[in-house]
Amino acid sequence: MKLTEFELKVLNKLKHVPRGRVTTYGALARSVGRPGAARAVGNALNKNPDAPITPCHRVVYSDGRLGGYAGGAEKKIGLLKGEGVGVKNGRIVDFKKIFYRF
DNA sequence: GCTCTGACGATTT
DNA sequence: GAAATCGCCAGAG
Repeated sequence: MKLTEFELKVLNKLKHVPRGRVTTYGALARSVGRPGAARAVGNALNKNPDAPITPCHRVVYSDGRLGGYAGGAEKKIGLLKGEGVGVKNGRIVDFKKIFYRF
């Protein structure tokens, strides 16, 4: 699995996100030094070489909406709820409170 | 090197 | 508050 430096940095940063917390694509993009590259970040997560290791399910929209997931939206919701993250109508409950800032 | 695509984001109506 | 629009960056062909 060959990944670019950008993708590797994104995945690595994502691993630093603690359990029960969520982050956004934009914040993740900033953490790797590419503000505004939220889309590219999403593309990188989509490859998701190590699904269980990399908590890609903890990445959501800046609005607090879930966004997407390679394994399916339902799967993402289940994982989040399993960590204590409330999900209501495809939206994160208390998103601002559990938002992880790098 | 150009063009298209996509798990986004902020602005506007 | 919801929906539509435009702009954004990194890969793949």
